[in-house]
Order: sequence, then C-alpha cells, then structure tokens
Amino acid sequence: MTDANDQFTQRLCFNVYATNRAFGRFYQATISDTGLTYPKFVILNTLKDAGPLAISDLSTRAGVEPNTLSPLLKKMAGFGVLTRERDAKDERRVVISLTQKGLQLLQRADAVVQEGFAELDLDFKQCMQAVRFLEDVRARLEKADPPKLRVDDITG
Amino acid sequence: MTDANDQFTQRLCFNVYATNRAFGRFYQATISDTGLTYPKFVILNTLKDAGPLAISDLSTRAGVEPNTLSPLLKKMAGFGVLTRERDAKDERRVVISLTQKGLQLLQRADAVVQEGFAELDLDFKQCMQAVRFLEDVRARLEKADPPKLRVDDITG
DNA sequence: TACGAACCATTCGTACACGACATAATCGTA
DNA sequence: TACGATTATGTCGTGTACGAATGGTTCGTA
Repeated sequence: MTDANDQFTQRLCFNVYATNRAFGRFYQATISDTGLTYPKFVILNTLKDAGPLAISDLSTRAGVEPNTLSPLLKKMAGFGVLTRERDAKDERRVVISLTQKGLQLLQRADAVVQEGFAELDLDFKQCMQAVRFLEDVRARLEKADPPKLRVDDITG
Repeated sequence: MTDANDQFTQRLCFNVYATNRAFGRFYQATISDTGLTYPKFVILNTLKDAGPLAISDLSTRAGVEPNTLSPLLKKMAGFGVLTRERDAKDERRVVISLTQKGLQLLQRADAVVQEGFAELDLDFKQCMQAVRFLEDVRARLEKADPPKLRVDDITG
C-alpha cells in the first residue's frame, strides 16, 4: 500500500473512533434508564448467543480485556442479570451464565434498540460490507506487530 | 429497512466498538512512549489541519464532548504541546493553538503510525468505502431521535 | 438599556478500558 | 513427582468519555 493509501487507514481509524462514540450516545439515550450501558449490553448478548462462558472466553469474544470484564461482571452479578461460579473441573476459571432476569432485560432492550436502528434506515448492502471489512481489519490489527516510537524528551 | 437488516446494524455497532479498541491498542503500543494517546493524537491532528480552534469547534470536529476535552487540553497545555487563550473578541471562548513542540511530536508520531498502518496492507478501495459509509452513519446517528426504554424495576 | 435566553467552558460523579502487577491453579517435563 | 512455565482471574493506577449542573459572557428583544 502506498503512502496516500495509509492516509485512508488514518481516516478509517478516526471514523471508527468517532462512530463508536456516536453509537455509544445512541445506546445511552435508549437504554440508560434500565441501568444498561452498551458494554453491558454486549456482555449479555454474547452470553445469550454462546451460552455460559469463562471470563477469558467472554473476553475474547467481546474484544475486551479480562481485567476490564472482571469488576463489571461482579457488579452485574450483584444486580442479578448473570451469575459467577468457579468451574469445578478447573478452579482457575469463573463461569458466567445469563439469568432469566438478564435475558428478559436484554430482550426488552434489544427490541427498542432495533426500533431505533430501523429509523436510521441504513443501506443493507453497505452495512454488510462494512461489517465484513471491519472484521478483517480487526483480525489484521490483532496479529500485527506495531512499530514503536521512543521519544525521551517529551512526556504528556 | 427490515428486521433482518437491523441485525446488521447491531453487528456494525459491535464491530465499530471492537475495532475501535483494537486500533486504540495499536496506537498505544506505537506511541505511548511519547506520552501520546490516540485521543491526544486526534486533537493535535485536528489542530494541525484546521489551525487554532475554540474548544467547542474542536469538540465538533473531533466528535468528543467539550467536557471531555476541557481537562485534557489543560493537561496537554501543561506539557507545552498546545496553548490555551481566552478570545479577546468573545470572552466566553478559549482558543487552542498547536505549538512548535506539539507539531514536531505529532509529525514524528504520525510517521511511525503510517509505517505501522502500511504493514496492515488494507485494501484501498474497501477502506475508502468504509470511511464514507461510517461518515454517513455518524451523520444519521447525530440527527436521529433515539427511542427510550423505561424499566422501573431493574437497575444495573 | 435591561433582562431573559442562548452559548461557552468547566466541575463533578460515574462508567468503561487498558497495562502492569499479584496470586492461585494447572500443566509439562525432567 | 516436584518445580518452573503457563493460564485465569483479580487489583491498582491512569486515562478517556459522558450527562447533569454551574457560572460567566453575549445576544435579542422589549
């Protein structure tokens, strides 16, 4: 890829960044009254699709580090939307399961979110292409070995 | 758009979310030694492209709320990469300008980031399409009036 | 020209998100 | 079978990010 094209990667990065927060505000406005946030919504959704998962597996699927999940899951368990249990076969693992309450909450939230998304009226084909492209980008980012800039005289 | 298509909007949202953090980790690995982070990088880049800006304008361009920017800019000014000055014409406004030090830091960081992005070897055309699509999505999200779910008996 | 509306920056409280580190459990191999 | 390497979770410190509320500044209009 030429230099000119790398500019587009930067623009892609910026648009991903800005769009992520736009989506976040959209979810906030839609579901914050239920106590849900987008990250919590993602966790519940992942559990619904995959069934009970250890924290590390949940981490991989959601693309979030385990140390981010750990306190979040503890809090959510406190609200009864999921449970945390040590795996008897491997005492290192903590298995997370969706509760009935969690499932109901998720379904209600999901319905309203779908309703809001429908009004955006996005083009189906473009949407699908973007999803596939972003999945590819993510895979490349994860296996990449990024270069490292060292600057001793500047802090910030 | 049909219900089936809204599922794709959800998948888009998730991929934007996950890709954003993958990019964030990439930047972290690349430029954290300089004290920069991706949000700070964006601020410097925006100032380089647009010249001095009031905080509210910077907020609009970067897609970040002013209350997020405010403390961040104060800290960055402390490191000498930008300056904060009250606008004499309108005492409400605080004008942010890039310093020479900030510009140099940005240029060095930018070069290394480009280098890393080149190795991702993304497809130029797909990248451009994704950028345009995400810009459109963002515009729609910002003018949308999201539905609101109220649930009294659940907190989280 | 005065005064309420609108605008701009800021502070505050809360919620992710990460890297570095700590600790406990399991695995591999000598 | 012991013991170093690996794996899984959790804690800590730091850094965004947002909505709500605050306190000046400017604008519009009576």
